[in-house]
Amino acid sequence: MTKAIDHLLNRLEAIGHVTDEDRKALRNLPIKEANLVKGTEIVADGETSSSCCMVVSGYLCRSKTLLDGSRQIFSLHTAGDIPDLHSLHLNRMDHSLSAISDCRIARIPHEAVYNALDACPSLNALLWRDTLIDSAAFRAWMLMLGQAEAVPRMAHFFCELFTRAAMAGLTENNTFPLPLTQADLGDILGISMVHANRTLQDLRGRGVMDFDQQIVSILRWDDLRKLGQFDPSYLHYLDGRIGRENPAKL
Amino acid sequence: MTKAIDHLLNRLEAIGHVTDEDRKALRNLPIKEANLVKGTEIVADGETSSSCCMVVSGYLCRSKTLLDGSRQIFSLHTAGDIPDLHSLHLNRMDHSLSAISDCRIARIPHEAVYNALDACPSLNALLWRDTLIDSAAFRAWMLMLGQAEAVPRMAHFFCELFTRAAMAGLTENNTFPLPLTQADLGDILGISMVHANRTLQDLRGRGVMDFDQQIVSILRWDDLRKLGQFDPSYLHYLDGRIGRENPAKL
DNA sequence: CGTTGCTTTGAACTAGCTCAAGACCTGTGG
DNA sequence: CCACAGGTCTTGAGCTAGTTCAAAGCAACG
Repeated sequence: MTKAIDHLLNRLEAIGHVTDEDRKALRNLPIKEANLVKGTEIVADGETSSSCCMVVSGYLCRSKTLLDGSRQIFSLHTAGDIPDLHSLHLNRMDHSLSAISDCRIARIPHEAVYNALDACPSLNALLWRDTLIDSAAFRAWMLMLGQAEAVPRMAHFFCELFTRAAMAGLTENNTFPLPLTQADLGDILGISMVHANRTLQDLRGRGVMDFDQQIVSILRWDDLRKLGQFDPSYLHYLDGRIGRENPAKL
Repeated sequence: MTKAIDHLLNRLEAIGHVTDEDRKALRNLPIKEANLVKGTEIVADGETSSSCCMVVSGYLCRSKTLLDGSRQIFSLHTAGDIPDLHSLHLNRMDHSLSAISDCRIARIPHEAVYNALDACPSLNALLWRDTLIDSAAFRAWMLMLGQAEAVPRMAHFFCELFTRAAMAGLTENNTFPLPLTQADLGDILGISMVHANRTLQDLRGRGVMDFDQQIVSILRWDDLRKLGQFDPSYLHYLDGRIGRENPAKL
């Protein structure tokens, strides 16, 4: 009945078929909510955790830092995401999970999830699918990191984020809040902060989007999409919602 | 009883606990083997497939190509790998799977896998875990793509490959066969072919490794590992085999 | 023994980096 | 209400890692 689980159900309904049994199993999960301030590390690289963490509001990120201090952010997570679902089957974290903005999360003990999965094979398949979509997003991102220059890379990033924010019901008038600094943006894109700034100015100059005061505005979706060669099909949203045949209408 | 399934069992035993029931379920899978020549595309980007593909010998790769023709290779796969296991739960491929060398593969119909998974929850968890390790390798790779320069990036790549080849029993005297061109290497590392060549010369010059005539030779493992900041723990091999506490002994 | 595919080299060019300073903004304490 | 401090954004300028283009060397193969 908690609002928190509704976010998750929303998202799962967008990526697959949710049975009544699944719904029931999820609603019965014992969760414990908490507020976190920006910068809090939830699970550290190398650690073992005994619960999963679901986002209720705000943004979490997964990242890893090299010895020289350079950090790569792998993914951002909004309402309904469970960024460390993989910890169910991989004991040791190979990266860290932290709050990139003030946010509210819900903790679900592994034990409870195991029980739900055992009792409900369709939920098992659905959550497996969820982790596979996560993996697909990594591939899309690797393609941009390895092969695209800063401008298309950034364009692609905002396309993905907008699509996912829209799915989570966080957009309004082609606009959504994004509590990131340009330094964070650089760590996502694999470029320096200075270059992130210049790349952003380039996108602004083209009139395709803006990002100011923590607000992203999509101004010309089709052009932005073309620029970033963004094809949302890797997010595997069901037809009828945002998908390849039906890209986010503006 | 087929040799093909043994490769898979080998690998699964290295990443988790395999029960007798799992073993039985796997051995009962109907498989159809085939030989492929280098370059054959097994599943195309955007396609839907109704079977999984297991590597028996040789190398497969997963990759995606941008409009301008630039290609990013996401991963390489050897004996025992099932690179498209995700197709069980994601119908449409978001990248393509192809033979990067002459190789032998075994096809397993989805239907048969579904049945095995339904009948055997522990196998289900084990294969889920396998796809999660796949995902962990992507993260490790994204870190290098986004934050490391060509030399450490290449060092890291050869470290991962050597570790996995060792696990699959393909190494001999710190040496293993790798049927790649330098152009392929560039597509993996996200650098041009010319730069791949120069980076390789750099590694050779440092005396840490060599790659010539399709043979990789690891000359100074510890230095190579340090250079690439390689920590094999993301591959999640069980203790007692190659792992963080027990890195590939040379 | 010529063709084909792979590797190697040189040389000019460029995307993105680093360093450093200034502008701007917001919250805090006097 | 002002001053100051700390974080963020913006700009300039010189530098470097990696790119592209083009040609030459090399090996295998029919």
